[in-house]
Amino acid sequence: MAQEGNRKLSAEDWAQAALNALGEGGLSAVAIEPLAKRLGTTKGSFYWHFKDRAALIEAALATWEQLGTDAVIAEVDSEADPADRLHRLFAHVIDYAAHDRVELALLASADQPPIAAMLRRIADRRIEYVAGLLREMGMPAAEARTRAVVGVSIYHGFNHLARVAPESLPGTDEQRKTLVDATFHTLLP
Amino acid sequence: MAQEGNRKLSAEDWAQAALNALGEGGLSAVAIEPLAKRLGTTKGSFYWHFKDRAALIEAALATWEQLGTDAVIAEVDSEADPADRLHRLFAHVIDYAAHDRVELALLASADQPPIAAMLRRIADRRIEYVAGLLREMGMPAAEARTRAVVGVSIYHGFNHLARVAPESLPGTDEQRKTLVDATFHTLLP
DNA sequence: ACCTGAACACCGTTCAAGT
DNA sequence: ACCTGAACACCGTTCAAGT
Repeated sequence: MAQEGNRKLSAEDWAQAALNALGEGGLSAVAIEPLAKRLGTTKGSFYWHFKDRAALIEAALATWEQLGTDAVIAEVDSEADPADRLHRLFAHVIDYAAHDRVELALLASADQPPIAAMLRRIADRRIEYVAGLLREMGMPAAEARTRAVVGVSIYHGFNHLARVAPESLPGTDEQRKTLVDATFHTLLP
Repeated sequence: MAQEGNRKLSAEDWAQAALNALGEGGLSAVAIEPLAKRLGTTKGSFYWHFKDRAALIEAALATWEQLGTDAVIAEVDSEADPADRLHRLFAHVIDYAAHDRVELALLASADQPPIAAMLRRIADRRIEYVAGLLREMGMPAAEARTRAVVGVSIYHGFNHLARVAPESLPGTDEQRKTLVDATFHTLLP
């Protein structure tokens, strides 16, 4: 049905299908039997490619982590001035927080150990990135870190609100700009 | 084992056991068969008290929502000056964000519909409460709302970081005071 | 090398039968 | 009114057997 032809399936095919299911229905939708049906194969065959369901989830996460997170930092880093980078980061984040269904699903599944481990790496990297920008702007390291934690918390909080109370986030471009500016100034001395 | 005597079980007993399991092992630990074993009964008997597992979760959430959230707002509301209330709210929230295992588990399960519904009620209430304080302090309603959204986002973000990257949050009282003050000033003009 | 099909374990749900 | 015990469905996992 989903898989035309009957070429052999690769681990990558399974990981991609898992990522789609994750975005659509959350972690619980990453179920081997339904995925096998969608891929037109049997669940027995799954165990040739992966040790177990946890390994499938890890593979899907690795794909997503590389594609998603790296891309954002690369885009933002193309800006020269650190203040501009910080502002651009928040604009990007507030625009997209509500739209990355995979990240929303992951935040909602933060109690699964492999997901917790990855979210932790991402959180650390984001905090360190924002703190670095603030240091470049001349802020002492300790203060930069505290403020970076606040900044990253705002991001995660927006993500959370986008999921549980989306109407509380600004709908118009105008309102969104206000929020971006307010958030930006929040982090400066 | 857990249940001495062999008094009859009430729905309340099941809800309380579910809440404990939720705090200890997350939503997936709220499983009827293991709970039945812990309560010294059979899973068949569970269905006398509840329609299904979702109803059990809802009952556990209702218990927690009333005990937890109402208590915080009541405590904070005992302060007279709105600025003091806001400051106290953040102090409370930053101290306890890392310690409420049920709330952490719920945030991690925000993709389940009944949990999403409750988290949404709580988020709305928190935003409205903070916005109200800011209005009392003389802030125009629209700005108060935007800032309240940022404030509540910071709270949810702290909660998230407390779960996935706890060492990023301040460990000493001194650092925590800095964070409380920084957060507090963030919300003021 | 890769897949199938049957088997088993675990948990949610139903239900007839017990007290 | 409340509980038991057996039954069934669904999904994860294993494995012998196929190509």
